[in-house]
Amino acid sequence: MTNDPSFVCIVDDDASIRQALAGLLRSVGLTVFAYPSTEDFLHDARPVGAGCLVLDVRLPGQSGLEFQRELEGMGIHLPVIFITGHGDIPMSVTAMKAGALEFLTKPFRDQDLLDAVHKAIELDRERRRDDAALSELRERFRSLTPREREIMLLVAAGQLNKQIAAALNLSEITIKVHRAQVMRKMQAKSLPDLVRIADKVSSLPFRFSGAEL
Amino acid sequence: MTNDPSFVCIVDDDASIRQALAGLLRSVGLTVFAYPSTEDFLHDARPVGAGCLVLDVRLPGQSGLEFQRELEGMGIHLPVIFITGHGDIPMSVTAMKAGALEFLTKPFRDQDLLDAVHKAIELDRERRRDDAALSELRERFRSLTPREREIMLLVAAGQLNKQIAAALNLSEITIKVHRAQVMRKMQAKSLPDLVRIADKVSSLPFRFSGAEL
DNA sequence: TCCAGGTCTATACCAACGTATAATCGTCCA
DNA sequence: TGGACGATTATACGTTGGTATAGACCTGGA
Repeated sequence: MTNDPSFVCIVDDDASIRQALAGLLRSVGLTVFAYPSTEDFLHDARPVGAGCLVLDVRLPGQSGLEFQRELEGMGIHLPVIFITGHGDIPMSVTAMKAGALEFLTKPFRDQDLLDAVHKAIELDRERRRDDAALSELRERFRSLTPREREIMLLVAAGQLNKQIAAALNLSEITIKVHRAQVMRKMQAKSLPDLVRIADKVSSLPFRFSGAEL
Repeated sequence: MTNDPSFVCIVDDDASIRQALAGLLRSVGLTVFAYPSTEDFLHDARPVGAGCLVLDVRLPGQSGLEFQRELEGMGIHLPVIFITGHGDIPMSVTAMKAGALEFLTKPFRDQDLLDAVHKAIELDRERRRDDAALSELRERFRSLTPREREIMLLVAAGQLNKQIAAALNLSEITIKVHRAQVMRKMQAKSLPDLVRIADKVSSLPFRFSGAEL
């Protein structure tokens, strides 16, 4: 079931902690990549599969909290688990609000980290699945011509062919032709199917895919 | 726009803190109810409108964290803002994971609490709006006969009338009659409309509404 | 026992949809 | 300039959906 590759990235400036964490995680069969800084993490090739990021809050230069926000801004949605030796409550609250999965204070029990890591990987796996499905749909939507996209959205909005024809000042048969092409290209097997696809591809992120191109 | 009533409930066993918080919140025009214990809060009549709960983490008897979970279990989804004088990081992380909106440590700036309260009330307002809309749809769905519900779901699944007829061992005209009744009762103006309604009313909570009755 | 409500069906007609075939027109590119 | 592609439209036919009208059957409650 879950035999696709998974990994854990560690970013901590303390080499002994990196080694300890990496050892612990490898001991349960996880693939681990450890970095002394966020730059090193970013410069490394992105690992394949589902994974998570174990991040020290306090890092030289950019803090772990800032880096968390930066990753989101870059569209990298890897689940983040914070660890810290000198944290405080506002820090943990900020991290959790920003979507961190866990915020552990040293010393923590090994099992707590392992639990968090496994949960994070499972979560990332699901997110990646959903992302892949959505990307596939967006790709199909992108393959539509502007006219086809326009008509698809009106169809999904519940407009009749004749209403669409009137709105766009076209004949009804033209709508039918485009509509058939939309069903084919989007691989929709029924109108309800198309409606659900339309609602997914035109959900807020990448709204421009409906307007541009 | 946002002129429907809103309120803040405070639960804190320290009377002086209750008074101070209530005074602060009332000074900005908010309606405040203050209670020394969770029991008092629960026994009070539920205020109308959108609101939030300002909760001390450390309470005699049941802790604020436990109470937060209890409220969720009771289906009361009031946004919770924790305040504490003696909190720690694991406590704040637990609270945030359980959906708390904010976790403030005393002493905090008045403005921080006010910001959190306003945000919480706005959030509750939206949630209540969504809940009300969904309840309305569920009410309509509940008004369907078992047969109508069954057919509605098959229609929304993309089945043709003739396919539904075959599956239920009925004639096609029977499906048409029920289907028309479904559109009328659900107040759906088009098939896409019905599809979206079906997806909402049969989303996981209250799944039984499709099977029972 | 009568009635209401739910269920099922039929006939008939019209509207809407889907598809096949084919043609025209314009743009952009090799 | 020839061709690919997008857009448009037409005719024609068949399928599917929507609605009106009307009747039959059953069950549970007044």
